[in-house]
Amino acid sequence: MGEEVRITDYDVGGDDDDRVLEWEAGLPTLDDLMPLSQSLVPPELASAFSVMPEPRRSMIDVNRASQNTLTNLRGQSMKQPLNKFNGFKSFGEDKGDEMVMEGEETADLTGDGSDSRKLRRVDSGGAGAVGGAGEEADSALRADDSSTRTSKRPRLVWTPQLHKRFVDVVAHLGVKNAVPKTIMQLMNVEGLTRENVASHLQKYRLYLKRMQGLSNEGPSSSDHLFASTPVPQSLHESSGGGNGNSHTPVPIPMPYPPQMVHMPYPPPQMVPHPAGAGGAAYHHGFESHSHPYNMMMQQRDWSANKFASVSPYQHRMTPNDK
DNA sequence: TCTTTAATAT
DNA sequence: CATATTAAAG
Repeated sequence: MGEEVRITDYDVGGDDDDRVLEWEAGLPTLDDLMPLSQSLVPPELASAFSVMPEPRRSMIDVNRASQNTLTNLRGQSMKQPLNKFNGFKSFGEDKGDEMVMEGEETADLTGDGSDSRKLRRVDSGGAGAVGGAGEEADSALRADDSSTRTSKRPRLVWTPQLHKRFVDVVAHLGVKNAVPKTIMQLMNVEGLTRENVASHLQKYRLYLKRMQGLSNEGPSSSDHLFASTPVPQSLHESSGGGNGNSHTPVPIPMPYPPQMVHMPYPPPQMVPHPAGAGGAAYHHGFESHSHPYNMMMQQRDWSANKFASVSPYQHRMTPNDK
């Protein structure tokens, strides 16, 4: 940890990319970002897991990756759906994806394949009909292969990143308007269902209640995820607006006015951690080597995101959105 | 085997 | 949509 990398020298959003500008509004400042050249896995930790630390990433690599990112970004931004938020579901395919994480985690170190980004979520209908760009047939996710249809989704894992997003949305919505459906929509995480959110919301509310009761006193011991989350003081009135809306129960704050309040949740994807990629992170089923270091890896926000390697499932169009 | 956490049922 | 219950993961 030492050197810093400036990636600001690219004239992003120079002219046409409105979305890029919107993203920036929601993105952390440069100071919050971990330098891309910095290794994600500390050597000590790596050795503890008997994994070889990441090869080496020079500034050149980082810069090149950044260029690629921007290039892909521009390439993608040809179409502008009405809904800017959902529009990002089409991030499935990048051509020359050669992002920061060059093929290295593919290296199966311990042989058991504990990590590496084979995380992914199964889709009830998309039986391997995805991008097709060399995807391994990963069928271990289904508890029961009975049928492609009527398959239950794998258990969702609420990674810190996911939870962060959840909390942010809830906070910005205000506890009043924070209902599962709205939350799900605003989070805009591919593959996340309303039930997922509802269940988590329930737990979250329980947590809040507990915290209220015992205003001081640290969190129990299981609230690791919830702890240290900037929960709204208690209630945030409908942030919908500052506009003249004096009531707005909660119908549909999603007319997505020209400009969002202050949280244009940009890209629907999580961090490069082996627990969540693209959309929601599901338990892989086997070898649950879930790293207890999830928390450590937790970068602030989705800052360390790459714009690539989103879930290949772009063909997810249901009236419910999702 | 017990606890935590997400899924499902009411 | 909220809560209670059941099931799974850790």
